[in-house]
Amino acid sequence: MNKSNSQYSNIRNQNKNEILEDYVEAIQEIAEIKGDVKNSDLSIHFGVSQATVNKNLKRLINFNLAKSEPYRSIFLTKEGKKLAAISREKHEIVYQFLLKLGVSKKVAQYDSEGIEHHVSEETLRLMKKFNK
Amino acid sequence: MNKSNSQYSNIRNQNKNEILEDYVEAIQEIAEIKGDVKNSDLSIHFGVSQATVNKNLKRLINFNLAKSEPYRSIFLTKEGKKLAAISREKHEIVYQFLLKLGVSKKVAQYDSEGIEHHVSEETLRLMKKFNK
DNA sequence: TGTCATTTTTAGCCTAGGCTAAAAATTATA
DNA sequence: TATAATTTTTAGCCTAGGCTAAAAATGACA
Ligand SMILES: [Mn+2]
Ligand SMILES: [Mn+2]
Ligand SMILES: [Mn+2]
Ligand SMILES: [Mn+2]
Repeated sequence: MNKSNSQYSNIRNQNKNEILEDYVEAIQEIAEIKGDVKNSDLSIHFGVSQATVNKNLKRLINFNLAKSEPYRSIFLTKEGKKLAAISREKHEIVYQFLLKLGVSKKVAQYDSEGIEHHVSEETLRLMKKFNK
Repeated sequence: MNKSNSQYSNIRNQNKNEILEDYVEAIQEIAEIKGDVKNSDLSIHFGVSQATVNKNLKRLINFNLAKSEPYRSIFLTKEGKKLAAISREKHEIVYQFLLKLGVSKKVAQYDSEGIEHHVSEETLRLMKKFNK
């Protein structure tokens, strides 16, 4: 995949994983709340067109994170569920950390949505520790 | 739609600003160290091809952040210098914050490179306070 | 000064993530 | 059960950020 040893290339790569993580997290959440997940749910959730959701979904399916028969509901694969759990956990740790730091709920929600994709295991562990 | 109020669209937008911030920061740094800045310096710095640097530079010029006559050195505009200063300051606060948290130097360097683009003013202020 | 090496630019290709408009399929309802 | 409304998919477009290969300009130096 990424053969460059520059840290910058890795950051740009994180930006590509970002959308995958956000999607599996959203699919899991919506599945829990509404039972099933449709294209239109994701379109509303992310504030993008249904055509865009459809295209991104194809990427998720390609990465074996989700599956969906044409015109039917969307499901996570085992792999997708695993990534969803990891992403949610990570998101939650960062969110709680920001609150602990003193950041307002609204801003913590906003910032954690971006920061979550850029914290390494080491940083995450220290945030978790700080939260206790 | 296009003027979506979804936080996700804003995060994707932050990813687009990211490259602008990293470029002006790098141009400023290299200018201070070596006196002038060439395409090849940035190519090495970011680990991308010179063609890619050239293209990104066009975007910077378009945004009135940098200027450069063909085949000559690269300079920041007043606006570019301003963004460079802000970016560097932000980067430094996040970096020092991670160190203070207990993150190793290497990982702090790496994580701050990504996180810097996703911290709001409020969070930044609290990190700064934590650093003291 | 003329030639060669290096650097920069251009051209053309790719993937990802957006959009709109229209076609196709599904779902609701008269 | 037809028909209408809704949803999903497809097609085609755009920008951004990558790449390689080749052309053009600059710089070194014999
Ligand atoms: Mn998340
Ligand atoms: Mn996110
Ligand atoms: Mn930076
Ligand atoms: Mn950065």
